[in-house]
Amino acid sequence: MIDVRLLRNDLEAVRASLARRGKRDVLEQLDEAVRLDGRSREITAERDTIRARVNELSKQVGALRREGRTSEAEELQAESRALGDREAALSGEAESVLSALRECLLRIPNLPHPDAPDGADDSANPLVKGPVNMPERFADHQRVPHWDTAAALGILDNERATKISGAMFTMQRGPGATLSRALCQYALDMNADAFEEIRPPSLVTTATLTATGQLPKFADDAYAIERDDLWAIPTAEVPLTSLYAGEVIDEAQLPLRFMAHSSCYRREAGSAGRDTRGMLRAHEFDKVEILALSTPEQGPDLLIELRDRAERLIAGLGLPYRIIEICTGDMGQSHHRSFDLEVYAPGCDSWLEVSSVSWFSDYQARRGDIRFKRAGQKGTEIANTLNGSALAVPRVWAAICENFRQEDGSVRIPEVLHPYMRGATEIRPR
RNA sequence: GGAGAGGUGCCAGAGUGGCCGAAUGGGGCGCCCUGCUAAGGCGUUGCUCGGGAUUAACCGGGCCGUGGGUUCAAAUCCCACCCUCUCCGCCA
Repeated sequence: MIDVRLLRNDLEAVRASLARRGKRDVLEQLDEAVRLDGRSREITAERDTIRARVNELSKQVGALRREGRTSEAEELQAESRALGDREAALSGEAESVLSALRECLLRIPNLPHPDAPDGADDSANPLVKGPVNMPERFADHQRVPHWDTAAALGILDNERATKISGAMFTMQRGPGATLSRALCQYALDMNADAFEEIRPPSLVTTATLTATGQLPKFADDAYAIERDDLWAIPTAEVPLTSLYAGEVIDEAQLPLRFMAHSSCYRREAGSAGRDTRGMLRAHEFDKVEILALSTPEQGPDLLIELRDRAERLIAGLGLPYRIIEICTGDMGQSHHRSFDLEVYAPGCDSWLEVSSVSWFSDYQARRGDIRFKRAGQKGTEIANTLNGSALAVPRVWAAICENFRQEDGSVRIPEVLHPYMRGATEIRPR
């Protein structure tokens, strides 16, 4: 959520910044927000004047009654009572204008960082680094889609996953299941030097899902457990961001760093029928997320740190990858500045997004009311949030199956995963 | 799920209709005392919204789990919900 005061004080700057996202309806929402904010201040000003008078009268009534001057008190009571109707009307209006304003603000996206590249869509995302680890050419035995390799090795059983849960669910078996878990362990262990491991709940409240930006605008993308008014998390970002929701953190404690492995649940409502084979897209998948709560000043360095950490994991696996920066037209609603890590999968012949690292400035923190207090200063400030997928399991799993497929159809397991594979160094047909 | 108790400031804890944004104690901060430390003395100590010239003094609104209600007036009375604790039931 952007700061209303920014709208009051520097509307043109906000307008110019949001225009870079290239979405027309956003600018209309801005105007609406400004209008509602002005209206709300008019109403509350009048209401507060009335309340002040009522408070004053009440004090006088109390004093008069104590002195036994009942009839004088009753006169004042009558005056106060007469103000009540107007107060109630204004209060009601203030409430509805305020909630309309909030609803409007929640749908206005974050301002892009000045350095975020301009562009209309993903075709304009500039390459930041790479390709790294890219061979001159791929061998024919690497040009096999992972679903074929995995089927031959018996490590992926999507047919039965579909029987159990429906389309777009996946299931790994045997060494395939172990490989998924190994990737999680690897990602967690590699970041344990600086990040506190959290095992968060998978179901969260509406408020929690609103803080990170999924609600209200993207409700269709999330699984709702309506009977209990809960939502399945689409990423561990959601519970981790809200760990300190409604709290005030001492500046000295920042940045706070958390990491979590979780299952992620996504309805993939907009992409039905796409990437239906293999492990590229599923309603449920595992991911290790790294996240930081910080001051605004710490944001830029942390963004790079998170990106470096995500890169280190992929590089450590020996997969070919590249890093791109997300342009203004392709950025997510909550993003201030954002990078993607993509891994090349020779079997699918495509670049797979395996990590997205983003800085949200104070956009999420304002929604979640996450504040911090600077030492020696009065008042509080809204914190900043940043997060990144350390490792999204299924696509990395797929890329391993394709890049490390050997001539005989077996799959070589990257050395860094050996400790987590019960000694296995490759996956062979059973 | 059932029965009971409870949710007040940084913490503990008082407060059952007005003089309560809130006693008292602890903690924190500042000053005094002191060779240093301890003890002691005095003072101070919330968040938020709006106005004020957008960052001051100051003025006003709101905040005692959350949301409603009663009243001239609510921490205090009423209703609903949430959470915590104890016991019972159920359960991995």
